[in-house]
Amino acid sequence: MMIKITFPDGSVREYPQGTTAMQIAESISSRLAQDVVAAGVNGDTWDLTRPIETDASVKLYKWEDEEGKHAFWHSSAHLMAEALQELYPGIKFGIGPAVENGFYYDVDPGDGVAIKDSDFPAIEAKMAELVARKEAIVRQNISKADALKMFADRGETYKTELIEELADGTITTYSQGVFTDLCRGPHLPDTSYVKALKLMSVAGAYWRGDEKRKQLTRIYGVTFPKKKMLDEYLVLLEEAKKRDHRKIGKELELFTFSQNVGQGLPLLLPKGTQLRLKLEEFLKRIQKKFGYLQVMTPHIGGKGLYVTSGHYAKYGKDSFQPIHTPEEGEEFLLKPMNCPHHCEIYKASPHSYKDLPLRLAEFGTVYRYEQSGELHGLTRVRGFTQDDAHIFCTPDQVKNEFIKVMDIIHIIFKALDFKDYEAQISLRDQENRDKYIGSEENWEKAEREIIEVCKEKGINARVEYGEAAFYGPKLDFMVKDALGRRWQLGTIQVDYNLPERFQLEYVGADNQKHRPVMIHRAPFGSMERFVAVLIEHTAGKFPLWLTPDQAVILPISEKFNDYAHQIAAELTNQDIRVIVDDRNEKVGRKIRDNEMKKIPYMLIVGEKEAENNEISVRKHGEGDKGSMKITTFAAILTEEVEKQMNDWQ
RNA sequence: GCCACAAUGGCUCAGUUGGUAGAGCAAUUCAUUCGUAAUGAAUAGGUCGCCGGUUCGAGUCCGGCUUGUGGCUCCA
Repeated sequence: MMIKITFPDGSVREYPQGTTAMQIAESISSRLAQDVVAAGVNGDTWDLTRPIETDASVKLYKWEDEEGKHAFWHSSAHLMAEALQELYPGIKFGIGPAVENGFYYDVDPGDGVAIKDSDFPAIEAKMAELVARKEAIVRQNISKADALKMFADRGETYKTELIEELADGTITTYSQGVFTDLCRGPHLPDTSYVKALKLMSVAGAYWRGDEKRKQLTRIYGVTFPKKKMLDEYLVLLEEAKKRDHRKIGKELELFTFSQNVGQGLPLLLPKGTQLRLKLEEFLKRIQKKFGYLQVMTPHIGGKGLYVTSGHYAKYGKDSFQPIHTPEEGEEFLLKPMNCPHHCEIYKASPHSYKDLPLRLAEFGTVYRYEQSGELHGLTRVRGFTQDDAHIFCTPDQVKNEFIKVMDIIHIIFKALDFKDYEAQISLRDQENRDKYIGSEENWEKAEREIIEVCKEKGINARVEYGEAAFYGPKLDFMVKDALGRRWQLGTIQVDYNLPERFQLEYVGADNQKHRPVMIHRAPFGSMERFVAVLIEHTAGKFPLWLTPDQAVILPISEKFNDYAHQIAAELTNQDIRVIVDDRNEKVGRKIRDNEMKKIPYMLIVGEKEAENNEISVRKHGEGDKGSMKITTFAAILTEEVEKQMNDWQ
């Protein structure tokens, strides 16, 4: 019997029933058959070797396709598991999926046995050996009872726990050599597809992500169908490391940490401060236009303030402990957020609906006792400054205010050339609604409005249920760092809870008292994290913009003095401090004069430059940047970024 | 907090089976003024993260702590 196979281009061909995707690929071309690693069958990803019994639409996946990579890495995880099983008898397996850049397997090597990165070469060698054996990877359906028995016999307690949760009749295993794993698939036809492999790191990972359960050993690895791809990948990683804000921050003298000051408490150096102040000024300018009022509040607040806000009950024990005074029973907390202080400002005077929205902004430094293992450069710290603001408005104004905040975030991301951000709408858990505060009506309205606003603004936001704050839904903006880790930057949160707790009021047009709604928002998120991500995003793009300073122009002979002064005037107009050194003694090594060394930019002006309206740029310690147009140089020196900031309107 | 790894002058690193610390760059001084980072000469700079142990002797071996790195968990 023949079956009809429909291809992505719409063409249909007939094949005998039971044909595999591999056979289909071979029927098209032997080259394709070589490249293909998995197949899409009616929307599911299948093994190439799995027989197709009915009419189907088929798509052949190569390594380049997401689905192809996924199957490739998933099989690689099995390959590693097989190697581990041979090297560590009695090892138990957790789960071993493909991830964004490779795969991992969570294993329990047994008590007293540790797998270290120094063991990697041996594991890699074993994997290579298994690859050379070209072991077929075989899929098998198995009943729940048989599966339970099979894995229980082997002492695979983690696997049996997983099987317990599966429905009978849907369980499959995959085997290669003497290794059999519980697995949904799909997989490569055999182990020989893996041409390059490397184990990356070892880490502890809690079984099922639960801190209270046993910590397994997670081994990360990556594999490729070509040796060259691995080399390229490793080069890419090296390149990414060069953009790491911690490295650049040190090199450019932007920030530092001190053991004496404490973990996660960054010290901004003069240049880093300059950078941060520029960002702050930029945002302040925008906020002024958008009707924000700047406020300032202290770094500590009475314990009662946080009892009122509800934060004390939730985070009190796990945070910096209260500050005591000579006064018996008096306690202050380092502020973990600015909202309560702003609520108190709101309460300081009565409000009419005519006063709203009231937008209070503050670059507020907060302190949070993050777990030590979680600290990371400037992106996760224990003391940081939020570009915070709280908008107090009537329920009717929420949507409009929300849009305006999105506009601000849009302006910032555009000015700073952040294109690769992801937006996430965080809503309530669909089932469990008890953990949220506020009326059903308000929640529904707020959630609907966030979704609407995103649609109107053309923002392609991912919706996550259960990720909302307990007081309201939110919209977050995430950006990836040099190594692809996601960090949350901007956030907008709608809050019906704090106005309640602080009993905030305004008098409405009906002369009755009403509860305002609060919008928490921070376009940068935190200044520290933003600076970090900004550094990684602009590194290589605007190589010099982080350290704008002085420049000295050196005309190589008297002939070019006028031209040098002309450039100087041009650059000075752009707020660059420029010195012309037209002593016209021979240039060159003169730069190494102590005095000159302090000036980071040397612009050399001679015949070539005068002709082309150019300058040759050299930055001390970085060498020749080649000749470039004056305007280009000016853009670099004044910061391309800052220029764009000025153009935001 | 948990798992693994690491910590040597300002920076990047070397330091052989434990025998008393080394380079390059940066800094300082002098010379040099040559059209391109980084010219020559000289000087200075380290209780080898901290505490303890083993040893005749510890940067090196062992234990604890601190800090950092890759993950996990967390993330107001």
